[in-house]
Amino acid sequence: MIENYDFNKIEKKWQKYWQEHETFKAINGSAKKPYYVLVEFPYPSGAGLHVGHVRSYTALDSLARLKRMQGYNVLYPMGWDAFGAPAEEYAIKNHIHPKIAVKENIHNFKSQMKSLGFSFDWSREFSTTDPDYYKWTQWQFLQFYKHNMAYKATVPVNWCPNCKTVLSNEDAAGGVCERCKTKVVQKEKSQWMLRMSDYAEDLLEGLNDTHFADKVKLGQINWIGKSIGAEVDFKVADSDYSFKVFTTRCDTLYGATYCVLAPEHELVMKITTADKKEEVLKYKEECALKNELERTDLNKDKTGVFTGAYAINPITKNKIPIYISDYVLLSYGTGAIMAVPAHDERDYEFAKKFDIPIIQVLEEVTGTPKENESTKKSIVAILYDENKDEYLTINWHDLGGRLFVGGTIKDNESPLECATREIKEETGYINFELVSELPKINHHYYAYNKDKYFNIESTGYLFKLTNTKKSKQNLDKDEVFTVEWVKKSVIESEVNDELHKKTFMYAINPGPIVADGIHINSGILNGLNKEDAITKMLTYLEENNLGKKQVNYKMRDWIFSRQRFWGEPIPMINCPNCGWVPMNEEDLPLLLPDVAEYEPTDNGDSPLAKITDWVNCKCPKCGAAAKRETDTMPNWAGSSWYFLRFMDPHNDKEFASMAAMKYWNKVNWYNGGMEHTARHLLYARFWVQFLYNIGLVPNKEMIDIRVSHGMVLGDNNEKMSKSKGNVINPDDIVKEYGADVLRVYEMFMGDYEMDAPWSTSSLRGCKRFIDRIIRLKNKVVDGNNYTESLSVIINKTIKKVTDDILNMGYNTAVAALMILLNTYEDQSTITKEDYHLILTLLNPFAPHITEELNEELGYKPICETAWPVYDASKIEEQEKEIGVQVNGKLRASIKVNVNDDEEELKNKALKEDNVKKYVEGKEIVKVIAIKGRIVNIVVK
RNA sequence: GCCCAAGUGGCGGAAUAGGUAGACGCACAGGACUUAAAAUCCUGCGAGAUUUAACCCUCGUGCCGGUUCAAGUCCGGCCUUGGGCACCA
Repeated sequence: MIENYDFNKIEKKWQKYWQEHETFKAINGSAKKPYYVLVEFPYPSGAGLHVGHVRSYTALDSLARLKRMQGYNVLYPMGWDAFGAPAEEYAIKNHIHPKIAVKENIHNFKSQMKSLGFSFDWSREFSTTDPDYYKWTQWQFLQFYKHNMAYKATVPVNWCPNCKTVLSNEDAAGGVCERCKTKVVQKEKSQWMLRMSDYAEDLLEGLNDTHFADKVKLGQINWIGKSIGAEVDFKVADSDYSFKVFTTRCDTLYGATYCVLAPEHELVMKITTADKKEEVLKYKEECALKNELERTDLNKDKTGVFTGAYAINPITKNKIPIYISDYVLLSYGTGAIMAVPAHDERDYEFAKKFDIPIIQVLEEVTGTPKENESTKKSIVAILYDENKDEYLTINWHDLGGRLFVGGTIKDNESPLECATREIKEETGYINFELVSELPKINHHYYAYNKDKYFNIESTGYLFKLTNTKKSKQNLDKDEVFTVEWVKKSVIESEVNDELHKKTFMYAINPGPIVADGIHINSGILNGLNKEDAITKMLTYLEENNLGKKQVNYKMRDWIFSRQRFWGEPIPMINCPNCGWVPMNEEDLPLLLPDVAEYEPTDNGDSPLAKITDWVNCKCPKCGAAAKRETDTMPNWAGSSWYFLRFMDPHNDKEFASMAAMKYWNKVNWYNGGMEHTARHLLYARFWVQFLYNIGLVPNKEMIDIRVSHGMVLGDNNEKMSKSKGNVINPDDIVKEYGADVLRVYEMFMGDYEMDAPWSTSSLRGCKRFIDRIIRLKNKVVDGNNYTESLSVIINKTIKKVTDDILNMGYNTAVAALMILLNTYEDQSTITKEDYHLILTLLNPFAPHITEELNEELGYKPICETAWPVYDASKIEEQEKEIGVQVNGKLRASIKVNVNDDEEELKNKALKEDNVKKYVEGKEIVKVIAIKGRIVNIVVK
C-alpha cells in the first residue's frame, strides 16, 4: 500500500477498537428500534472460510453497519452449525472425538472472520453441538412428541449392502453408494417422524406473512406441492367393487379411456379376472423387486398389465379397461388414476404403447375472439416428402405469407375428404397417404377478402407423399400463390399464422394437449374453458354423489432419524413395559458419550447402539431396565431454530424468553445459499409454526425477508474445488491486499444474487480504488460544508448508496462511490466535509481504512456517527439532456429544463440541424414529447 | 421430461415504470513522468462504412416473428447454459 498506510496494522487497530468498545453488541430491550440481520451460520469445515462466505457476510455486514448508523439496535450474530457427516468421518478415520476437530475448526473460522472485520456480536456465539444448545433442541423434540407431532414409523432407507450403512439421499445419488459404488437397496427401518404434512396448508399460507424473494417463495410452494382436484368414484363393471381416483383435471373425465391402479393397490387381486391372474401376479412381483430409484429411473418406457376388469366411466357410463402399472404410486392420492391420454403426458405414452383409444376433449384456442364471428369448419393439411425431408407450403407472398394447404369443409364432405381434395386442387399432387390426424384447434381470424371475422374448428392432417406425380391445379382466380417445398427451418421462421404454426407443431411433435382451451366432446362442459369446466364438473360430481373436491400435497412427513453418531441424541427410551417413553425434561441434555469408535454397526444401527453403558438405562416411568433410542437427529434440526436462540443465547431456563423474542420480533433480513431456500427454510418455518401453536414463540413466521446469494466461482467459471486447483483462500487475499480491498471487490464483482467468477485483476482494480481514496486526502482543505458545486452528486450518491445497500445492489453502490471519487478528483480541492462524506458512505464496505482516514481528519469514529441523509431538493437537476428521435431513430440530443412542456420540447427539438434534415419536406404525423425524457417525431 | 433463472463489447457487469444501450471496473492500445521499470496521470476503446478531420450514416442486447411513435425491457415460438424436481395424476 501507499505511503505510511500499513493496512494490516490499521485493520488490527480498528478491530481492537470495536472489540474494546463493544461497538457491535446488541442490547436486548434497548429503547432503540431493533433490527435483526441474519446470515446462515456455517458448517465449520476443515477447509476454512471460503471466499463465498466472505461475499454474503460482507453484504449483510454492510446492511448491519448502515442500520446501526441509522440508529437501530442491530443484532448481527454468528454461530456454528457443527453437527454432520464430515466431522464424523474425520473422527472415524482418526479415532478422535468429533468435538475436538470441531473445536479447532471453529477457532480457525472465527479468527478468519475476525480478520475481515465483520460486525458480528460475538457475545452471542454458540454452536449447535454445545450441550447448552442441543439440550433445547432435544427439549423441543420432546414437545413435538408430547403434542403427538412425533411418531415412529417403518420407512425405507437407502442401504449400501457393502458398507453396511444407511446413506442419505445425497450419498446415494444415482442409486449407487457414493463411496464404494455398490448398488443401493431399500431397507425398511423404524424411524422417528415429524408430522410436517399436517402443516402443509399453514406453511403455504404463512408465506403471505413474509417478504421472501419471489423465487424463494416459489421454491417453498413447489416443495409443498399443493394440488386441488377431485376424488372421483369409479365402479368396477359387473361387481360390487369400486375405487376412488384423485385427479386435478376432472374436466377431462369425458376423455378418460382407461384406469390404472398401483400394482400394490388392495383391489388388484380382487378384480383381476382368472385368465389374467398369472400375468398380473408376475408384474406385481417384478415391481416389488425394484427399489424406488429403479422404478423412477426406468421411466423412459411405460410398463403395465391389463387386469381383465373394466371400470364404468361415471359420466359417459362407458366401460373402460383397468390396468396396473408402476407409474401410479400407492403413496400419492388414492393409488389409482383415471387416465386421459389426450391430455396427459404419461397417459398418452401408456395409451400409445397399449393401443388404447385417445379422445380429444379440449381444443387449444388460437387468434383473438371478436364479436359477431361466423363459424365454419376447416382443415390444414401438411404434406411431407420423406425423400427430400421437406414440407409442402403455399406461398401467398405479400397477400398472406407462407401457409400450408388449407380450406373450408363443404357440406357432405368429411374433414379428411376435404383435406385430400384441397391438396389436389391447390397443388396438383395426387399420390399421398395419411400419416395421422392431428388435434383439432379452435381458431379466430379476420378474412380480409370477405371483411369478416371467423371462428373455425380446424382439423389438421399430416400426409406423406408417395410419389411426385401431379395433375393440373384447379384454382379460383383469386388464388395467386406459388407452391413450394421447404425445410423445417424455413417453416419455423416464415410460417407466421398462428393456426398453421400450431398445426405444424402438432405434426412434428405429437403428444397430449396440456394447455388450456375450450371443451369439445364433453357433454355438459362443451364450450367451457378449463377453469370453468372444472368448477362445473365438481358441482356435478358432488350433486350426483360421484365424487368430491379434494386437496393433496406432495410434502410428506419429516423423517427425523439418522443412524449416525455426530448428531443430537433423540431423548427417547424404549421400555419393555411402557413402550416409548420420553426422557424427563430435567434430565436433559442427553449428552453424546465420550468414546473413540464411531463406525456404524453392521445392521445399520447408529454407532451409539454399540455403547452399551450409554444405551442401557431405566424407564423414567416404571423404573424397569430399558434402552435408549440410538438414532440421532438430522443436521436440519439444530438449524431449524438457531435464529431464536440468538435472541437470548445465554438463557438457561428456556430456549429463549418470550420477552426477548417479542423485543426482536422477527429476523428482519435472512440471507443464505440457494441450496437452502427449499428445505432448510421449510423445516425452520415448520419448527417455528409448531412452537407458535403451543404458545412458545410470538409469531407464526419468525423470518421476514429471505434472500439468497450467488456463488463465487473460480476464475475458470467453475465451482471452486481443490481438484480443479481454482480455490482462492481469503487469508492469502487479506494478507496481500487487506480485508477492505477483498470486501469491496466481493461487493463489486457482480449481481449479488448471481454466481460470479473470481478475477484477480478486478480485485487489483478495487485496490486501486482504495489507494485513490487514500491519495484523495491530499486535496482536502478546511471546510465544514459540502462544496457547493458538488452538492447534486453528493446528495445523489447518498441516496444511491443507501437505497442500494437496502436492495442488494451492492455492485452499483460501489460503482456510485467510484463515480463520486472520479468527480472529487476532478476538483482542485475538496472540503473536509466532502471527504468525510465519501469515507462514511464507503465505511460499510471498507470499515478499517475509512475509520483511519476519518480519524486523521479529526472526526469521531464513523461507527459512532449517524448515516448521512440526502436532501431531496438538491437532487433534482433543472437542466437535463434528452434524446430526440425521428421515426424512432436517435437523431440529436437537446438540453432541456425538466419543466419544459410538450410544445417547448417540440420547438427545441425541431431547431436541431440534424432533426431538420430528417423532417424537412416530410409531413409531421405526430410528436411524442415526454417531460424530461424523450422527444420522438413521427414523419411521413 | 417438467419447473425456475440467465444469455448485453475482448472480460465482470450497468440500464427504478418500454424512452439517448454499454454506467462503473478489468483487459488492451497510445501518450506523459522516469536513465529504465513499477506505480501514477492523460487519451482512446461494440462492429462496419465514409472522411484530412469533425459531424454524420448503417448495423448491434442468443435466434425467428409480433405489439408499439419507441423493445435489452412486453407477447408468441425456438436455441444454448446453469440450478432444482423426478412418473405427485
